[in-house]
Amino acid sequence: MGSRLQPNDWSRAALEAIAEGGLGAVIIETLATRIGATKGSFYWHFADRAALIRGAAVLWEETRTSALIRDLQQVEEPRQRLHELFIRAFGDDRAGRIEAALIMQPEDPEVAEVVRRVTTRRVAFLANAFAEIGFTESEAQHRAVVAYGTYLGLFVVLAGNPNAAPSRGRPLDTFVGDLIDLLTRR
Amino acid sequence: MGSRLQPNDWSRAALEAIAEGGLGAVIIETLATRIGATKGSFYWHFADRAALIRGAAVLWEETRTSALIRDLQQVEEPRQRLHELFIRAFGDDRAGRIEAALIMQPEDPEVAEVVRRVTTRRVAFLANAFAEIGFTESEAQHRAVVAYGTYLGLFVVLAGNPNAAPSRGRPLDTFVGDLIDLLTRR
DNA sequence: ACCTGAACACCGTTCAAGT
DNA sequence: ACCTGAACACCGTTCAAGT
Repeated sequence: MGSRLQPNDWSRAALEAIAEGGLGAVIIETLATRIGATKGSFYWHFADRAALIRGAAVLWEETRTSALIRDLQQVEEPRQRLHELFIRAFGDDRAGRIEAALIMQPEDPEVAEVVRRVTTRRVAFLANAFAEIGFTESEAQHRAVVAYGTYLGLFVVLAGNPNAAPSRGRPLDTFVGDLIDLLTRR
Repeated sequence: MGSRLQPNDWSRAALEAIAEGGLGAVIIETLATRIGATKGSFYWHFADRAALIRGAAVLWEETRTSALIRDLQQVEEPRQRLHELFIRAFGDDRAGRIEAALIMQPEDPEVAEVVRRVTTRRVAFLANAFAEIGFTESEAQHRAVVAYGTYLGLFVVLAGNPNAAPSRGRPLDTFVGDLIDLLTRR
């Protein structure tokens, strides 16, 4: 029953595996068993394993950048927009693991291309918020780069140090508030 | 001639491979050929490939954290110390590629342990500088976490976007100066 | 104590043969 | 058009045999 498998089924399964165990967990035979197919069938839909990971990366771009930005554009007040962005960014562990795995792999040039696109769009989104708050274009750009860098880097700090900043007693909300204060100080 | 191969020879070769092509470039047979040994010999010195990568990680900890902190402790003035730290941090491409590869791999628990140690020491070093500048303990800690996060995240921004912040016309020195201004603003 | 080379295991990839 | 299962390649790992 149900229609045949689509490439998206494979990409989704790959993204799930990445969330659970990083890129190393993307094992074609394991995914095949999980979605009820065979290794051989995989190669009808994809050129190779790298193409599957690219598929997962594009899926990730859609959900964690395109859709996220669409949602947050609704929030008028720029500080409030940044606040909700950071809450959503730091609040989702599963998403965080995917970010870490995909962003830090410049191995495949096409995944690097997706990452570059995501980076550009996210930094532009941040710069826009800073500009609305009242910073000049170049100040806004600089702070956006620092803010995004901070976001990415915090994964590492938090991953290795579960009792680091946000959880060290104070709730995520307070941590994000402090962070935005620091980033928007003149 | 020369004495036999030491485990450190393997670790050094692995670190070199990581700098050139990331963790995926750590191929035992390739390293063996490069240092004039065989695959089989490798397994006399190391339990497995993961142990080799741990060896490389420990080597990296010594040169890029222990030795670095020792050097920079000499610089009395804390702002100056931060400045030199960032210059050295962002100025070395080879080192940057190693950082990216090792830090973002929570796969192996022992590498994760080294990364945790490195993170703790680096954040403490930064917090100390901020405290000397005159921030309270908790302010200094918070800014240290943000600063280190920024450092890590900038690799990604810069890797994907060669014409991003530092190279966008202005020299590294100016970029670092601006960054420190932002991080030390009250 | 340390090394070699052959063997095996795992998993990515290909492909002839099926429906 | 899509899938299967067997075959092969690559590389990590083991191990009996050497020095």
